[in-house]
Amino acid sequence: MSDDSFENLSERKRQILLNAIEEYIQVATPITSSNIRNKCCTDLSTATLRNELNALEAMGYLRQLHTSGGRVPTSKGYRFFVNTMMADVPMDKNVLGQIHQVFEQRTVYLGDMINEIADIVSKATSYPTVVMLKGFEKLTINNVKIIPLLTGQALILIETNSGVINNSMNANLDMPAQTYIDAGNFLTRTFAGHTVADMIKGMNTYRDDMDKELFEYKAIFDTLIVSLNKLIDTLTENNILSKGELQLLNAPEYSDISSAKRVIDVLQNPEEIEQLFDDDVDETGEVSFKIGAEIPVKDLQDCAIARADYQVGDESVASIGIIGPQRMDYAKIAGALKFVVGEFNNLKALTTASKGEEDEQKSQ
Amino acid sequence: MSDDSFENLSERKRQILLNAIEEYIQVATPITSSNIRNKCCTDLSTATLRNELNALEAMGYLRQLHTSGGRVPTSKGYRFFVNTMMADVPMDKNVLGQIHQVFEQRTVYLGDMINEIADIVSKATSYPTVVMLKGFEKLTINNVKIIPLLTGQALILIETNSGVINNSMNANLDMPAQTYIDAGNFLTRTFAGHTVADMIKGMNTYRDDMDKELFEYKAIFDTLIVSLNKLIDTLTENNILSKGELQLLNAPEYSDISSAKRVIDVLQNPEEIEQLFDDDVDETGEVSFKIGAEIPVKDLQDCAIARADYQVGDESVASIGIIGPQRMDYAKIAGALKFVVGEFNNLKALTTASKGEEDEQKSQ
DNA sequence: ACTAGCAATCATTCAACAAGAGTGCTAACA
DNA sequence: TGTTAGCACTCTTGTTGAATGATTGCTAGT
Repeated sequence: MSDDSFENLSERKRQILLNAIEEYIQVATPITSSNIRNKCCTDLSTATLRNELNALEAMGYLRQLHTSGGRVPTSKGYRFFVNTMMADVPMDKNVLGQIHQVFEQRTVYLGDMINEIADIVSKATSYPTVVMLKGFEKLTINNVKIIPLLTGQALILIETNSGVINNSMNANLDMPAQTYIDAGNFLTRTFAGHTVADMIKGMNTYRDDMDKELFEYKAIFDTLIVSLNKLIDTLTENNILSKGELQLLNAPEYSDISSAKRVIDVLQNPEEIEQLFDDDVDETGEVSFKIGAEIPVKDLQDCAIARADYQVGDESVASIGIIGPQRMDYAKIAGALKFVVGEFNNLKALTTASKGEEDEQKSQ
Repeated sequence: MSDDSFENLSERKRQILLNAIEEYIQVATPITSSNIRNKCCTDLSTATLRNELNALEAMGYLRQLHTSGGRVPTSKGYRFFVNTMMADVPMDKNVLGQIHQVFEQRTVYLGDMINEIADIVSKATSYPTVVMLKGFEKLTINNVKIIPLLTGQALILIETNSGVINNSMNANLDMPAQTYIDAGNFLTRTFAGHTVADMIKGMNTYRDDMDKELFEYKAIFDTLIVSLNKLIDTLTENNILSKGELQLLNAPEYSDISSAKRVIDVLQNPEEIEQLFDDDVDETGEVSFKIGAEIPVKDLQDCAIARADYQVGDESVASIGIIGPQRMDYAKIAGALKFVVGEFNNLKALTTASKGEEDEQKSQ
């Protein structure tokens, strides 16, 4: 889909095409020559417009569902529309406010926050939203806490640059609580500034040749290592969630249940969602679209997908995708996505700023 | 819907009715006289069965959608079926295993666990499941922890008999971490054995006449009280979530999108779901059904709802509801619900058993 | 009390038909 | 050469009517 295939459009054709697609995105019914006349080209007759539409159809930007119905954009048409419109993306103040609020009163846990964001984004855009988290194990550790509970479990809290990772482990009730806390402090002392993956790898090697300081924690470390190894599995494997599938039912293109279900079923299947995020992304906050056949999942070939990534360093940590009909409001969606990723960035700035005060806490 | 309106059924009518409904629940198409002949009454002619069906229709157990179609159970019919079948509820081993697993590898947080359970129950029953949590503020406190994070927030963990309540508050980074921990210990010392509501009420009154011991925590307590007051709001207000709405699309009675949407929209609306749990329930683990007009929400009058509550003392803490067509598999659903509530009970026994060892932790 | 048989009922399916909307094409015009 | 008016053509949508088929209600006979 090289851009130069768009070159040969006269300014008038360009305007007609953009207006046609814009109109179709709003009304969802095939665009006729008189639609366009009403919308933008009152100085031209419908016959002229028909000629132009005919030409645009020949070029592959539009297509007719049946001889005497109006015309509908093709994937190529949408692609042209998106490429042209990307320059300016007007943002909906209302949506932005909602998203901002999530980040303001943010939940401390990374997992919870992502969940809420998927929810908001889905509501804001009125389309299903999928979020894939990965590379959690590559986040930088600021602090580790192990908190024993009365029930024979203990919480592991790993504070990172981007939020808190939480997990639970089995705890031995016979062991004094202070030992767990000391173990957490030890981990902080040893691994702060390193990645979660480093810590877990380090634990495994340390385990074999523990020096005196470590020795007293040995019993804890044994269970801790088991738990951390389990944790790294859940952190390393891509963590996928999808929200707002029901929104699809509002779109007229999915008004029959079987076509809606085909898409929704894909969204329930993490393996298939993963494919959507297979290829690399340029940079944090850049919104990209996949339209129609560009989507590498068969059952979504009549959809469009908007995607933005939040990156730490060069690695994507979170990928957000919005799935809808090709007739989706690209501008609105791009606006929402850009803003969300921007808020992620602010958040990171905020957490790293407060990193300076790493007081070694005697007892956590 | 008094039970004695069922008395006047001959044994044969009873059998025919039960078989008819059972069949309908399976195949979802109107039951004809020959269906029944094939299923259970090979020794009777279809004409005889027609007479019986006619009688059952006159009594209000069945109804015809059109003169020459088969018959379909009425709400009264389902009600009879449910009352009769409640005696023995066969349970699906597979489902029970899944649910049991959730409780085994349980997440420590009450909210998360409920979420997972709703998910499992919905998948197990293949119908949407709603869960309402209430009376969290009435749970008994075992332990309180306040854990400052590096980001200027602090976690409040309240260990109760039924699980851990977690919440976050703003923390003052200038204050030593130990102060927060001591504050938690103070709360534990003072309020263990009391309810969460007692604690929060107590905090508010203590605040005014703090003695010396308290004085050093005053600054923390000021923000803590604000956070706890916010927390009590979220704990007191009914906490409602719904999962698996999409499952409804698999049921033939919701094969057209508008009827499915009518139900799904109700499920998105906490106020309306709340009405479903308005009336009182006999006792923990008892499954009750609302069928058709018995449901106090207009848009659900052609549904059936199964409900079970988990109670602490005399108060419902969690209400679980399953919403589906009247033609739902009542036995299977009752089995799943009973089992879930049973697991809740086991869990409680487990947490209270380990309560004995309330070691005052010097530093958390 | 049960059953066989028959007429009546009504949903469903399909084809034929009319109406309406939009296009393509042609011929005329600037 | 670009634009326009007019008309025939195409195809969807909605309606009607008849044929089909399944199931019942009823009656009469066992």
